[in-house]
Parts: sequence; C-alpha cells; structure tokens
Amino acid sequence: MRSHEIVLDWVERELAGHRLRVGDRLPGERALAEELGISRAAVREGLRVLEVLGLLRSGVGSGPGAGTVVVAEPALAIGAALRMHLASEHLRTDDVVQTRVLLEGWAARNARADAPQLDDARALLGQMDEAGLAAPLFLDRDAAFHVAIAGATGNPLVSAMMASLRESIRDYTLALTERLPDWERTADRLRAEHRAILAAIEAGRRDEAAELITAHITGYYEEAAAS
Amino acid sequence: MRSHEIVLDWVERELAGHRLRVGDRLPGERALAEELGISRAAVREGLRVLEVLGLLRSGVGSGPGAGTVVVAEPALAIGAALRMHLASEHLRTDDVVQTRVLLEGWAARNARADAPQLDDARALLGQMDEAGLAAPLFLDRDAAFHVAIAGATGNPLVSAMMASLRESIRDYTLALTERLPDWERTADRLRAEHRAILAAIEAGRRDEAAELITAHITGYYEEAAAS
DNA sequence: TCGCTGGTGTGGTCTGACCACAGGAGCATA
DNA sequence: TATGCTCCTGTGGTCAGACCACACCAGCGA
Repeated sequence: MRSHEIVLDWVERELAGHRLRVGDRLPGERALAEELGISRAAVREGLRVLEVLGLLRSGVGSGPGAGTVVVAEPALAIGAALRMHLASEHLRTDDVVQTRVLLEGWAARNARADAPQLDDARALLGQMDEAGLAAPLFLDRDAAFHVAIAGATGNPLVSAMMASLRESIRDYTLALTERLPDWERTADRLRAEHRAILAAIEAGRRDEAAELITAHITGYYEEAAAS
Repeated sequence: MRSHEIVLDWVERELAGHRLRVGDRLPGERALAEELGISRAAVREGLRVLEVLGLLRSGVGSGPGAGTVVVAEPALAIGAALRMHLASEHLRTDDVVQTRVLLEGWAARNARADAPQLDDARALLGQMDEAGLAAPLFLDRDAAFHVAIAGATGNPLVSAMMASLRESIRDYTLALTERLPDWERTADRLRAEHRAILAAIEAGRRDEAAELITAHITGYYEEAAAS
C-alpha cells in the first residue's frame, strides 16, 4: 500500500468507527505523520485527495476555521471528475445533458410537495425576476433552483449528482446564451416554465412535473443548438 | 491559487487544447515541477488528485507501463467519493440503492438491442451459471452484467455512475447474502431474472425490461431486509 | 549467440527547513 | 481597572535535496 493511502484508510476507518464525524478537526499534519508512521509529505498527499473528494477542508492560522476539518460535500468530487473527463473528451456534453434530464425527471416526479427545499426554490424564482439580471447570475440561480427541487426528494445523492452535472457544463451552458437570438425572451420563457414546474410539484401532479422539467431542459439546449 | 492546483489547471488546459490525450505520457515529475515553477512535492499532490479522479495512472520503472499516463476512468472518482461519504454517514445506503434503481431502470429502457455490450452481458450469464460459485464472485459478475447493460445505452456517464454506485455498496450487498435463508435458491432466481431482462432488451420490449430490472433490484434488497 | 551486468530514468518516500497566517496570552499604558 | 499592543505559538503551505526500488536496455563478456 502506498504511504498516502494509509491516510485514506485511516480516515475511512475513523469515520466508520464514529471516532470522526462531520465538523471534527483532524490531528495536525505533523502529529498524523508521526501517528501513522509516514512522512508529512505523504500525509499531505492523502489529505489533498480527501479534500477533492469533498470530505475535508483545510484552513491556515489558528482558532476556529483553522486546521483540517471534516465536511460533507460529495458534489465536489463528482464535479471535479466530470470537468476533467469532459476536458479529455472521454465524456461528451450530450451525455451529461441526457443524464441531467434523466435525474431531473425523476427528481420532479419524486419531490415531496411539503419539502422545505421548495421554499428555497420559490425564493429563487423571485431572485430570477430581477430586472437586468446578467445571464451568468441568472443561470447560477437557475441551477440552484433545480438543485433545490432535487433536494426536495430527500435523496442527497441525486442532489449531489445533479449539482455536479450542472456545474461541469456551466461554461458550456453559458456559452449557449450568446448564441440565442434574444436572451431576454428566452429568460422570460424559462421563468414561466420554472413557475409551472414548481406549481405542478406543489399540487402533487407528479407526471406533469416530470414532463414539464424534461421539456424545460431539452428545450433550452435545442433552442440554442438550432440558432 | 495553491501550488498543487497549478498542476490541475495545467492538465485541464492541456487536455482542452488537445496537446494531451488519453494514452499520452506526462512529463516526469521533476520536469513538470521545473516547467510550472513549483516544487516536486506540489506536483505530486496535484498528480495524486488527478489519479483519484481517474484521469492518470502512475507506474514506476521504465519502458512502456512506466511513467504517468492519461487514462479515462471516471467511475473511480465517483466510487471513491461515495465510499467516503457513506463511511461518514452523510449518505445513506438506502439512497444509493434508490439511485441505482433509477439509473438502471433508465438503462434497461434505453439499451440498444444491437449494442455489442449485450454480448458481454450474455457471456456473463454463462459465467454466473457455474456450479458452486461463491457469492462474492457471483455478485462481481452480477455487477458486471448490470454495467454491461448500462454500457449498451451508449452513455458512458451513466455506466460510470452505475459502476460507482454498485462498487460503493459492494460490502453491504455482500453482507446481505449471509442473511438470506437460502443463497442458492436466491441465486437461481437472480439467474432467471437476468435472462428475462436480457431477453426483453434484445426483443425491444423496453418498458418490460425497465420493470423487470426494477423488480430485480428492489426484490433482492427486500428479501434480504425481511430475513 | 546467449546471458549477465551496469547505467539510466521513472515514481516513491523521507528529512528538515522556512514562510504566512491567525488567534491568544501577557504586558505596558492611560 | 480598562484598553491596546506585541510577541508567542501552532496551523497549513511550500520548498530543496536526498535516497530508494524498480524496470528496461545497451553493451560487454563468455
């Protein structure tokens, strides 16, 4: 076993044994190196890996916020991996969009009408109404809206995957806005569709919600691709 | 920007600019450190990250197989992340199983009847028929069968996600076999269900394939949970 | 012709050092 | 006593340089 993997193993075991929980601080790098019998460089390689896996967060200095603490950001790892594999063209943007449709359709169908995340979604609708909102900001809130709906299903894994997918094609989606004949007009359509989707979910019309969100996503990409 | 992130950026740009492709060898760690103006330790931290993201593979020695080469294993990163977050109990096994059902249902519905991956799936059916096959080996081939079906959709992202999900709950699934009243009997049922699923896909009965695979998966976990 | 042996370049690892940072203890002062 | 500053301490961030195990391969010798 390579020495940095000792760190991964150790952290996984500590987590599984409940000796380490989200929010806890890890021993310092120097202490961990001594405890595990490896060099500080090896410890740092392991911690770096756990950081991109969305499991740790490091901070310098002292006091709260400093040191290496356990967090829970599964979307980070998936997002980073997708970005890289899209760059290597091993994955195609089409596949990401298709997967997004698959996950979002399920999310809209299975979102609970009384989930607290829907309040966030409703608030985001208002924030997307702001006049003169730039496309990047609009799309960020748009993404948050979709993630909120996924969160309303109560399945954090689907939420994380959706957030990752959306993040990985952020640049691509943004570039598409410049090909649209009339962004303002498209934005208005998106706003109306968002409201219809949310209304369907809140009314418990699950099939309709799924159909609306599928059309909402594919419609956007098709409009931009046709331009 | 932290120095190891310079490596991530550099690799992503090289990939995007087609100066680096799957199968290529990276410059040596020492050369890369000098070129990027950072220490070798920083380079190694970056390479370690890209390794768990399933983008690189390192080998010592010289000749073919040595050095750091670009690969494409997106499932690796997702799998590693899921394992860690399951250990931290931020993700629940139930959610993973639910997500698996969602992805597999879609895969069975969208698998192409003439995809070459179905040949692999058929071969795996035979390998699962071997007499006296131990549960771990059976389940590994079972997993490969399901991944092959996902591959038949032509969407490598869905395949990667499915493989990751399955891998992350491998220990859990294996532990369930010991709770079953009669593993041999269950295995026979699974074999028959596999054949029915594959037949439905090859005959183009998409809805039936989706229903069968959903029942196949949920049935297994429910039988084990009820025992 | 065959077999060994050394050279060479790769990643793997370690040691020890210095830096920037942020909090907190303690002191000097009003 | 209350206030403000200064220095100490521990954190992660980074670096330079060294040595190791490994695997190939050129070149030498039998």
